[in-house]
Amino acid sequence: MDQTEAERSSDGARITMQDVARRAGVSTMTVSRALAAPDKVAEATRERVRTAIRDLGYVPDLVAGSLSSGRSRIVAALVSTLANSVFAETVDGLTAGLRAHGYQLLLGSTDYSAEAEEALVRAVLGRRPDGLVIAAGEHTAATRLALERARIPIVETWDLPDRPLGLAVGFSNVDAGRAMTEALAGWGYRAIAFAGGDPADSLRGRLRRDGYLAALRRLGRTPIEIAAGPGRKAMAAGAAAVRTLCDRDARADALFCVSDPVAAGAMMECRRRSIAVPDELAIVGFGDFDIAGGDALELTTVRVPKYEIGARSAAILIEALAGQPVGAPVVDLGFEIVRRRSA
Amino acid sequence: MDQTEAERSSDGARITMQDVARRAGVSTMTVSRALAAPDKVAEATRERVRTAIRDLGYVPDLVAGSLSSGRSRIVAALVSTLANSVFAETVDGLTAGLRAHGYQLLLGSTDYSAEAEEALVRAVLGRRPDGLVIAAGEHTAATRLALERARIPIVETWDLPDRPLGLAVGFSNVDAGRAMTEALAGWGYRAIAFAGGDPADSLRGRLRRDGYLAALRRLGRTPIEIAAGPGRKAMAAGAAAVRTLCDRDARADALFCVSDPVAAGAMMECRRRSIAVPDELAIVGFGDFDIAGGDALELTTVRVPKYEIGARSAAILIEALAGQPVGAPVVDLGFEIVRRRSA
DNA sequence: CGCTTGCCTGTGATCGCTAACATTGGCAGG
DNA sequence: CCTGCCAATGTTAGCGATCACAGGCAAGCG
Repeated sequence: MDQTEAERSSDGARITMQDVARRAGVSTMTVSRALAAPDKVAEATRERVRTAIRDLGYVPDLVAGSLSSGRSRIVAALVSTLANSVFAETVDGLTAGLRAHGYQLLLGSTDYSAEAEEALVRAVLGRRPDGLVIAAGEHTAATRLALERARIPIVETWDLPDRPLGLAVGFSNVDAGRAMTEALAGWGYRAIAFAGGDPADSLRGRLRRDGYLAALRRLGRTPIEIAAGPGRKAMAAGAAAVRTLCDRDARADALFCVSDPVAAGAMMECRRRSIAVPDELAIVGFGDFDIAGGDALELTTVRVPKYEIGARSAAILIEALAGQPVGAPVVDLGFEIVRRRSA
Repeated sequence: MDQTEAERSSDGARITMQDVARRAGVSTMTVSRALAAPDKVAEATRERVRTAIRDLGYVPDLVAGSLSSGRSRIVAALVSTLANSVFAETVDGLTAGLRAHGYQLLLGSTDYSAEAEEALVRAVLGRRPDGLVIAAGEHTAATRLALERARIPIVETWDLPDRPLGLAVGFSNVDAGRAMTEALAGWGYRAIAFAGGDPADSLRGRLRRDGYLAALRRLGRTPIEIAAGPGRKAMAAGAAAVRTLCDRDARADALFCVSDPVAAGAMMECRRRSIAVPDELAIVGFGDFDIAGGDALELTTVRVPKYEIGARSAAILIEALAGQPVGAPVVDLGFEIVRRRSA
């Protein structure tokens, strides 16, 4: 037995385009058009449809729409973690850029594990996203294959890969590492040490270290590397680095830390040991996190366009999805050395 | 003309369950079962299906699956922003908890705008998520209605609402504000000021202020409120608060800031003006952000279970989705006052 | 020996929407 | 008056999976 729309809306049944169409006295196709291409529907009809939608509280089922049209209007993003705010701003930039064009973000975090990434990639691709944003890094062969098979635009971020999967938005971590090292040299520091970037560390950290090494090689100086251990306990690692530096008789006059939290830890250890910064030891970080800017630290650092990376990724992806030939597949957003009191 | 599976995989066509079924010599239903309920398929068959899947690189289309089954295995999360790391950890906790159960996260950010939220809610509900997590706060009537209509479990986080939409995981901002105020009193501070929590500020900030006011009322003391302005420029607001405090002749001996960044700004202003902390002025914050812990600030603050909120939200949601009667619909995770040097 | 029982598998019929094509009617131009 | 075209709407056939319901076949039992 047939129910009226009013009845249906009061019981559990979900309201479909059918219901709207019936109420507006048109076919479902017209409703669909009124929603997706309003200019192809006569003014009066459109109005009737709109009213019906409002009256019924109809919410289009985008899952069904996606299946039917083959476009999901979803973009997936894969990051290692949102904590410590490295990617958080980028993701913010992404959602903002996507929302404006009716896309939504499916977020996956890998927790720094390559196998987790592999599983996640498969799961995420199963949602048939129209595009995908991924923090550049090492991917397993299976991951690369799966991504290629998906045949959707892919944006790698936060570095400019040698062998891009497709598009890329970021900056060169190597160049940035080199530039900061050269800047330190330019400011007169002679013995420049580097903390972090161990093999076990993130790819980006290693790249920064590579830049550091390249710069020193060019300057004909001897690198002073200090292992710091990866991840979580970054501030502790920075403190440890300063201790190591004191223990070794190698006496550096500048310490380039792989990231701001490490640098913050280093600065605190200096304060504890009454090492004057920057007079006895200059300290610089990387990333320009919130902590760096405050007067508490006045940390010299490399500012990277975190939010912009997300926003531009969204933009370039949307271009690609619109079928426009993308201008430059690899966008270098650069970086900026910000000199504050610590160096 | 019929193509073999091998050919199909080399041209553009997408590999479907059909292809797998054909190759394994079974029906699609068996493939579906081998994936979703392996124990209902004979060992040998299951193995053949598994091989076919691997050979073809088949990735199940979860969009089609969702439409068909009515379950999307997607949970949506709505936050105001990921920046300044308030929600970032919570979202991390969420993804971690969800991933373990095969759910994925659709992320929306509202940018603090109620209308944006309204639009976002409709868009997100169109994806037919199985559940939804939302940062508690004020919602427009339309939003509430849409959420109720969706008939899916909803978890509000970061506060315990009076009139919950369904489930809730968080802590009481009012209680936390009161507790910190009472703690300050207990430590011997007489004139306790509060910075932030203006009407224009976030709901949570206002609730903390309410707690502060309630505590002072109970203690029979006069509140000293300092407007701080909402949002972005939190550190600047903190600095301004200290200035205001100096200008007024009301002399407070403690300043309770609505959030850690505000407190950090306040501490820096004190340092600039050579106001001894905590001897001349105690300063406390809220949230236990990264900046608070470091030796640079040694900020006394209220620690809230950011990651846990996400993790528990995931857990409770999954329970609800499994059809289990949820134990307690409102989970109070509490908070903890962390005393460091600043008070 | 026939009939139940239970395991494994297959057969349509959807799920709610959109692409592609078909249809209608009105109006301009010859 | 007929043709042709365009604008507005409708019709049909899927998209790729899952659900509910059958069947088939072996073993078990009286």
